[in-house]
Amino acid sequence: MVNEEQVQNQEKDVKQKILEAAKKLFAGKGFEGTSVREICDEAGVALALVSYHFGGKDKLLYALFEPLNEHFAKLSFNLAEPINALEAFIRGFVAYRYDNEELIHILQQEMMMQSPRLKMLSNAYYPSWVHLRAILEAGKSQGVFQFESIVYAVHFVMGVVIFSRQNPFLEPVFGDLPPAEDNAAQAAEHIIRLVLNGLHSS
Amino acid sequence: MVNEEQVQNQEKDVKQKILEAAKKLFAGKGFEGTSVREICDEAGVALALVSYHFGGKDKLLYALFEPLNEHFAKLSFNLAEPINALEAFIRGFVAYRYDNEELIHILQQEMMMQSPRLKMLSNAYYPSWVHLRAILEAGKSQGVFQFESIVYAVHFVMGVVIFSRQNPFLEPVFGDLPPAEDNAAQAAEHIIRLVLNGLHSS
DNA sequence: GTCTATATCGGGATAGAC
DNA sequence: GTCTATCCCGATATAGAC
Repeated sequence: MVNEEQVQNQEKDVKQKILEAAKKLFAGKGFEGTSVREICDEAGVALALVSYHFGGKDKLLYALFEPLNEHFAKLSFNLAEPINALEAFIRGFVAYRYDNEELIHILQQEMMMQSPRLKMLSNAYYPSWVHLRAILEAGKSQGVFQFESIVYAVHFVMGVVIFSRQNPFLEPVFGDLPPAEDNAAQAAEHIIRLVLNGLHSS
Repeated sequence: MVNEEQVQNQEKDVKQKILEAAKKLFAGKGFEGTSVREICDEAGVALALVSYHFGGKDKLLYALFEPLNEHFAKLSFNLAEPINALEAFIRGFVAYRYDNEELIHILQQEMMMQSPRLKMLSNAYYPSWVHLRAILEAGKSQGVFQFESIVYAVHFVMGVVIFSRQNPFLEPVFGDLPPAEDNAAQAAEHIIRLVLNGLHSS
């Protein structure tokens, strides 16, 4: 007798295999550059199963981002201590980025393309920038951060943390260097120093 | 009698119309998200003319980037004065970005997507990052810049200048602010200050 | 739930008239 | 040089067998 749990596990395995294949391929070639056929081949399942389990290619993408949405919804920072808050923000972002490399990359692609799917993904990035703005404004009003324009300041920090990981297209620029170790904690400390200096709060 | 110049002008107009339509649409929806049909509709010409004049959709993209390649090939900086060089680099990049918003945006999309066309576009971005690295290393060896890792330092400056223009996906974050003026010179000065502070060279 | 086979659409490129 | 009509391919989604 096949019990219900086994059936659910099987289903979960197939859905999971599709999700993982999609994550890998979307990150490598973009949402539009990846076909459902490729995803199913990579996952080793039949073409029809994306529509069956997720309801289509778009909804597969949204399913991929559900855990990320939950993560960002839980964030909070203590605005009474803006320097600590900013450090925590950067450490958290960089660590999450290193742990979820592919998802963050897909998100950035979708932002860059101003994709029609972006509205459905807004929970995955919107809260971060709202928090960042609040931290920077709190720091300015308390005199620990110095900048003239909140808009430029947010862009400044955002640009730095978004490029907090080595980008493949810069590889030729550093081809002569020995491959450096590359871990989240180290990257975060470098970035924190550069950003805090930038905001004049060292 | 139709002289040769008239014929050439007509041809140039059609090619120009296609180039402008393609630039607009690629920037708005990405290379893969834009169809040749849309480009020709926008340009008001027949579908076949993209293949006829440019040899295909890919080559149309490459044609779009020729002037940009020429611009970046001409850059040079005086490494004897790293602070001036870095300021000139940032001013030049930001100004060019404001003047060529769409092309730079398309380039960033292609970089993000790691598109198969990126190799053909490398002349459009590779020289910038090589220059930046040289400026930063010169400044470090002369003691005017302070950073631990050249890789992180290049990423730092690159991230900041790439996000040197207001990104549409941040609009909801600043929806409450009055629309700020947004010009290249002002943006460059803000960024220069943040970056030089970050590198401890104020 | 999973598969194969297929329907349907939209893509880029091109043939051939003008 | 420019146009229309068409070819051919590859995409997503689905029908229907198992």
